[in-house]
Amino acid sequence: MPRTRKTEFTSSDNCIAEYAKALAHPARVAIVRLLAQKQTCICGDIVDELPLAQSTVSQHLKALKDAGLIQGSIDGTKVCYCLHTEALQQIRDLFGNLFDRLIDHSCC
Amino acid sequence: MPRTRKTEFTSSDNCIAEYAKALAHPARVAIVRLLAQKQTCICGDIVDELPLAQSTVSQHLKALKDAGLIQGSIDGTKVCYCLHTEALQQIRDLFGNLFDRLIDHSCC
DNA sequence: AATATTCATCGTAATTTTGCGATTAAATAA
DNA sequence: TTATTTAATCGCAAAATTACGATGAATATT
Repeated sequence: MPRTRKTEFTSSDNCIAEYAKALAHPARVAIVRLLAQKQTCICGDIVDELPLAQSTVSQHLKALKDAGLIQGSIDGTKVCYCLHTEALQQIRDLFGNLFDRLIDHSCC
Repeated sequence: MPRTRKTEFTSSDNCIAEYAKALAHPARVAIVRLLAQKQTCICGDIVDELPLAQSTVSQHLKALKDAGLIQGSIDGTKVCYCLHTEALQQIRDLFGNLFDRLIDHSCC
C-alpha cells in the first residue's frame, strides 16, 4: 500500500522556523543582544560593533524588522532601533512549548 | 577619524546562530516536535509525517544531527532517532539569557 | 543465495542567502 | 544654497540551502 504523505507544514512550525531563520546569522544575534543590553536605542552604532559593511548590516536590520523582532524610528538623519518585545515574548513561548516537555526522554 | 570595526562575532553569537539555523526550516522544527511528542524514538516514520521525499528528510535529519539536536541509533535496517536533551537544554539557556533581560525596554 | 526493506549518500538543478561597493534619499550643518 | 551625514536600496557575484531521483550499503526475509 503506497503511503500517503502530508502536503504542508503546520503554521506553528512555519512560524517557529521563520523566527529561527531571523536569528540564524551571528550578525543578527549580535544585533538583538546589543539591543537587549543597551537600555538606550542604538542606531548606526550597530555598524561599528559588527565586522560587516554598512550596507550588509542594513540588510540584516531589514531582515530582523521583516521578522518583527525589531522596530526602527527615524530621528533626524539617524534611525533608532529597539526590540519588539511582544515578538520576543512570542518566541520565548513558542520555543518553550517546543522544548518544555522533553526533559527526561532518553530513549536511544 | 576612521572607525575601527570588529573582526569577528563572539562564539556565543555564533553558537546561537548555529542552533537557530538548525531550526530555520519547518521540516526540522516538525522533526524536533515529533520527537518531543512521541516518547518512543521514531525513525523512518518521520518521512511519512513530512511532505518531503525520503532523501530530503534524511538531509534534514543529518542537519539536526550535525547541530547536535538529535541522535540516531541503528536497529536492524531501521534507525531510531531521539532528541539530545543536553543540547536542547543549552538552547533554552542561551535563548533565555538572550531574551530575559529585555522585558520592559520600550524605547522607540 | 536471492530478494526486499531501510536509510544514507551522490549528483544536480533551482532558489535563497550573504556580502560589498555604488548610488540614492532625507535631514542637518555650513 | 551647498555640502555633509546617515541609512536604505540597487546591482551583482559568490556561497549556501533546498529538493529530488538515482544509487549504494547494510540488514532482514524468503
